[in-house]
Amino acid sequence: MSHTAGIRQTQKLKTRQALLDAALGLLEHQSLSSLGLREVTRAAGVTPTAFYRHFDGIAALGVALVEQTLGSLHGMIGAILAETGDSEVRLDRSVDLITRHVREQPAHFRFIAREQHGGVGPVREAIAAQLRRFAQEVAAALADEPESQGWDEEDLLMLGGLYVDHMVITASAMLDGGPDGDEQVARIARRRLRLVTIGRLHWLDGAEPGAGV
Amino acid sequence: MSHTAGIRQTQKLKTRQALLDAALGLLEHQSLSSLGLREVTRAAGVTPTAFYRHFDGIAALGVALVEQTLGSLHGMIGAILAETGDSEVRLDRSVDLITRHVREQPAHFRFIAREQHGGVGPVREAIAAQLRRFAQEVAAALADEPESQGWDEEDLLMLGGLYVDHMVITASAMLDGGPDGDEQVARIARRRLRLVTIGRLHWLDGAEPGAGV
DNA sequence: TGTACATCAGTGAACGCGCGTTCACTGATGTAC
DNA sequence: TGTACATCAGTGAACGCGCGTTCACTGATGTAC
Repeated sequence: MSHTAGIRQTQKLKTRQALLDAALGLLEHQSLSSLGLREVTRAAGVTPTAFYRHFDGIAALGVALVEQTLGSLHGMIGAILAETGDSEVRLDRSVDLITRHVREQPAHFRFIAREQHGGVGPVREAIAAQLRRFAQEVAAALADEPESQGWDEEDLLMLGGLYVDHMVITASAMLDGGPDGDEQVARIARRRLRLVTIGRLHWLDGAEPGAGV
Repeated sequence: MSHTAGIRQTQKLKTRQALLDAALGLLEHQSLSSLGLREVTRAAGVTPTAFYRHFDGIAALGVALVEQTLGSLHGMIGAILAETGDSEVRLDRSVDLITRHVREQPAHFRFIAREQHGGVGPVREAIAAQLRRFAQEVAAALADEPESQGWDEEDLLMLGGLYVDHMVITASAMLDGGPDGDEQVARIARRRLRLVTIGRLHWLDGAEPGAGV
């Protein structure tokens, strides 16, 4: 009845993780479709054949990497949106949070940005599915706010998607710019968010007669 | 004194273009870093060694492809912004224009979206430089509009960048969605643009005391 | 215009190399009794 | 607890293949006189 791990399974998971970690490291300077199976196993310290005990091929490893990378970020959305207070302050904190995460786990963000439109179909689809989930989570959180009164579901999803796409763009820009450019990127990201927020507040102006400016 | 082409140079340019075209075709289903030199020459109908008469390697071909692909789009910006009339109508036309271009030259847009964050440094940099130019062109065009009164240069560039990034996202979404999804993607793109436009109109509200809502 | 030489875009053979995948294997871990 | 057998994660040798790059070459185009 022992549901404890078992030495064999524990070791297997450790090797699997070593493969994922090795791949993520290598992907900092190349894209998935040029990543070699032997290259990964070499970096992970196992023989090439051991790879097949864990993944069908590089594409399958890529999909697993997407799940792991974006899975670890689902909490982040909540953290950002649970912030209370002045919208200007929340906006600043959101940008700070992204900056911090990007600097803490640059490889993860780089991987997602790179493979979002990369050459490996299954990986593209996995990323798209995850980002759609993020957009839905944001939309659901936005729906609870008083500013969203009168918004229909499609528009909320549109806005959620806009925020998510903007996050990805901001993260990419930080990675491209290097640490020194962070403050500059953050400045522009804050202004863009502010513009969107202003648009949001006036979205229904004129839609309901008598409710406009 | 003949400055006419010369048979040799004409033929050389033709081969060069055949290499670029072949590469662009192959890049529809893979990324540049996994594209083989022999693969390209095979598709172009020349021997592998001929490649070196034109490019140092695949990366150099990629950079040339960026110049050619984005160079051909510089006119598009002008076309969009020269539109006159109601902002709602202009917005619809902009989205239509993107849709049409994406469907006419899907390979070009796919290439840019894919390599914008791809694994080949020089190509990433070339794309970034071109997109920066686009953002500047848009900002310059926006500056001439009456709605931009009171905007400083940095904010105009921020807005220009926002429009350009949005265009890239829209193009990518259309390519990912296939022709059937065009109208759905266009709907959302229009709403996002509308939101940004509304934000733009109210950007200075409250910045100048007495000028707000 | 005609001739003799220079240039150079594209050829074809050859190379060494790392790749993905196969296969039979080993030996530690797991299981049944 | 001890024993006998089954499982299976990781090994190591081997394979055929396409790759990027080199080199000496060919023959059409260009140039000088």
